[in-house]
Amino acid sequence: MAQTNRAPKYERAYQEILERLKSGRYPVGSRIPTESELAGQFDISRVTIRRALDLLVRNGYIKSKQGSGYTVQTLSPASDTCLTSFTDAMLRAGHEPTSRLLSISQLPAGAPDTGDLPHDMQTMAITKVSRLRLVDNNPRMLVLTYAPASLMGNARAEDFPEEGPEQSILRILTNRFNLNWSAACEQITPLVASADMAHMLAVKIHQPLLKQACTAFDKDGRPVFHEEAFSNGPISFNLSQQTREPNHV
Amino acid sequence: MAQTNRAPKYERAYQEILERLKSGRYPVGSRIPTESELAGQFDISRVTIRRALDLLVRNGYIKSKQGSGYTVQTLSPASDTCLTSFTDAMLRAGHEPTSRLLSISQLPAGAPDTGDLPHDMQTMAITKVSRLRLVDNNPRMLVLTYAPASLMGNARAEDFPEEGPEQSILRILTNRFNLNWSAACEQITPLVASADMAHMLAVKIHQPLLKQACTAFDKDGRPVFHEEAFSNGPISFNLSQQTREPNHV
DNA sequence: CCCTCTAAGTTGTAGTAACAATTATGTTAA
DNA sequence: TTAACATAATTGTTACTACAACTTAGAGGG
Repeated sequence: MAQTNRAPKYERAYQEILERLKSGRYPVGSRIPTESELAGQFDISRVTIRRALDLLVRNGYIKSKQGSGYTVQTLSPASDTCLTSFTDAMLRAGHEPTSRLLSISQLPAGAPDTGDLPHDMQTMAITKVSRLRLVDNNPRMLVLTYAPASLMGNARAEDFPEEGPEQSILRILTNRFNLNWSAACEQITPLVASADMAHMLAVKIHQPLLKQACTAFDKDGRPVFHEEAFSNGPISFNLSQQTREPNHV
Repeated sequence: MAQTNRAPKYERAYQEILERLKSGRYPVGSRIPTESELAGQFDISRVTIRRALDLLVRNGYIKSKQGSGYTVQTLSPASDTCLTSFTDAMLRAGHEPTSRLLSISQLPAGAPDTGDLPHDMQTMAITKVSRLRLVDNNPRMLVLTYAPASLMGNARAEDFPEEGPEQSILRILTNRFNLNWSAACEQITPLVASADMAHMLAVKIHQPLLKQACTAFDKDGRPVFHEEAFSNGPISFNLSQQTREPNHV
């Protein structure tokens, strides 16, 4: 009864059910226990367990059907946004993600090659980190991360492990630099490989690529970091009608 | 007091508040009335008004802050998925979207050029519709729509208006062909313009383009339609931390 | 004038309850 | 055996309440 109480009950229930899904206790295609039963198991009310289940539905893991119950949809809902952990997705799929740190550089405010950054970040000193992401030793993605030097100015090579779950840029930003975000926007642009990029990604020059540019903001609307990922696509999303406007068109 | 009662109260409240946002009654940056006040206005409970507000938060229109209130974020949250109405987005931005119907064709089951379709749809007869979308008379996007012939086999040119809000493919599928979906997945792929495509989109050959492939499913998991949109990017999304897994990395 | 603290106001979490809408199941009758 | 029907089970909607956590504004003292 210690510090587990920090998280709300619905969030703890969410995590616990998610673990049961991933452990195979609730296999894909099967039905999970009813709301009442789960509420009893967690000793919480139906309102609260519904909140946890609603999160799982919105994130694509399960699906509800009135009068019938909840069925398991998938253990790894597709969602290749910048805010999804590339590392976790690859590990889940049975691949071995690794990273290669290319450079860490400090850019003064108004430096020339910050033109793609959001306006708010062009007026501050920026720390830039370049990394190459590999899957099973094949280059897959070139990732450029920009964050205010006030938050990440003391970054060193040791902060960016090249193997294991701690290579995730999201974990690094959260755990080592205490960068927390609450919203983000992402833009996807097509482009063709330059000579540099083609060499790094092991593709032909002029090969069509995708650029995913993502800017994350904290709860007060200040930009926290900006990330650009260049890859040899494709990227996927799951869109659930529930998370969108009611379908009245 | 007629058929408005069909929709749940939280959905009607959502629509009403959304109209107030778009009418300018609640300008961007301002605070909207408190939960209690809105609950009073709509004569519903705080639980229900919170559900409507939660939808607006998740869709990016407003943001909540504990102890403070709700502030208006934007009137047009970025989200260029296939399930977002291109027509509406252009109209909101003050542009004039038009369409040009290129062809309607019937493909028998197992036809050769259905290789990109999801597996379930390759075993059925398919109706294919090709349209060119223009903005202010400039070609912007080539859209190929595939649906089971059992649902759209009787499609004629009159079903696809070239102007006005009814040109929206989502409205056409819903209103004219009664196609309803509850989930979808979307995949974005980079490619370079072929000669045909470059000509239609008025770009240079070998220009990098984006392909958005989207498959929608009904509530029983059957594919309802598949759409491929080729455009000269970029495309944007808003990602809200709330709609994702709790941020524990 | 400025700082501190208190109090009021607002959203967040959690519970109970009741009924509606839909689905699944089992029983009955043809 | 099959079809129709009744019943139970399950999720969906909505209401009420209470308290916690946080923000804002104002009162009061220095």
